[in-house]
Amino acid sequence: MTGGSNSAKRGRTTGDRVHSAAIRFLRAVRTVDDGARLSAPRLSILSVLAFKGPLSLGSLAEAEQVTPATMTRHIQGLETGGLVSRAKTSKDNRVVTISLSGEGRRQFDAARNARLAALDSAVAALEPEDIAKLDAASAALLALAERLTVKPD
Amino acid sequence: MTGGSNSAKRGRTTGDRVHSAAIRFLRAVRTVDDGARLSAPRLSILSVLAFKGPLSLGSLAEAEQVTPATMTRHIQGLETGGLVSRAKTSKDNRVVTISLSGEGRRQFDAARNARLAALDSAVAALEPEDIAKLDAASAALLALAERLTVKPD
DNA sequence: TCAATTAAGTTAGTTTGACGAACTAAATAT
DNA sequence: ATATTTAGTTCGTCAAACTAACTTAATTGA
Repeated sequence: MTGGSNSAKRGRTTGDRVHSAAIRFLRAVRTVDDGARLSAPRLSILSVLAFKGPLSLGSLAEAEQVTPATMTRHIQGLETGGLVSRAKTSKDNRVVTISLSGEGRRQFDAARNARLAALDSAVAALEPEDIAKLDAASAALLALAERLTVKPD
Repeated sequence: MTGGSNSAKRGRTTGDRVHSAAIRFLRAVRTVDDGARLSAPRLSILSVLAFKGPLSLGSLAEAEQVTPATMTRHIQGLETGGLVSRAKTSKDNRVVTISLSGEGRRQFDAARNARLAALDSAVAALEPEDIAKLDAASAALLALAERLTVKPD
């Protein structure tokens, strides 16, 4: 193996392994979500609203890392479906505050519960020590994400 | 909090925590990849070819969980860019075997090395115990993905 | 053997999610 | 009062995915 030529075989550092495991894991989760009639980005928007409460369109866009234009489209679709509502705030008449409707909350809960159920039962099928490992690592994974976004100092 | 109504607040099981951590982590990695002139799906295709060697279009499509039609498009683009080549196998004249070209390997290595470098330096900045936790968990994460895809037995 | 079926890829058309640029309306600053 | 900035919208475009229909090659089976 003298030359080796680094090409594509140099791998398997911790970061690398975690990366590909995360890819496969999320891909698997996505198949679970397929049943929902809500697309992934829209489900995610509802999730933000469900956890943080009503938000301006701009804040939502920021939270989802999307431009305001893109968020406008999604909100239009969600509003048409009756899952969210727009309202002007008294403070500033430019801002549009988006809130989850009752039906939006209902559908979000349904989708979320379905996903959690699948996730939980898959977790439950693991060895206890594997569960412990996952538990221990999730905070570290968040920290790692943090390091990446803050940019190489 | 009496009623609670489960809605959106029921969370934070292990699976749930791992799920959102994985989302944030991959989102962060994506920002690193942004510099590459190769799109994420195409980079991923090159990766499969780099690790598994030449494959038929169909197998590639399966590996990437995409329809053959979609894969055809990507391969056309990559071939135009000189990153992969098509060839007929002797065995079956319907199948088209896709191989990485020298240039394809070069560009893949470059993108991969850039990503690994960012990943590694982010990992290096973590507490040693966090690194150990991530290391320990990556196999478990793969197992979890497996459980999800194989479907609740 | 040779028609029917199945299989591998391709082509065409559509949908979805994202973007940037140009615009409107409201708020702030000079 | 005018100029600038900010929030959201509209429009046009693009990339990536899908489905359906088609071509060519292989297999079956009568």
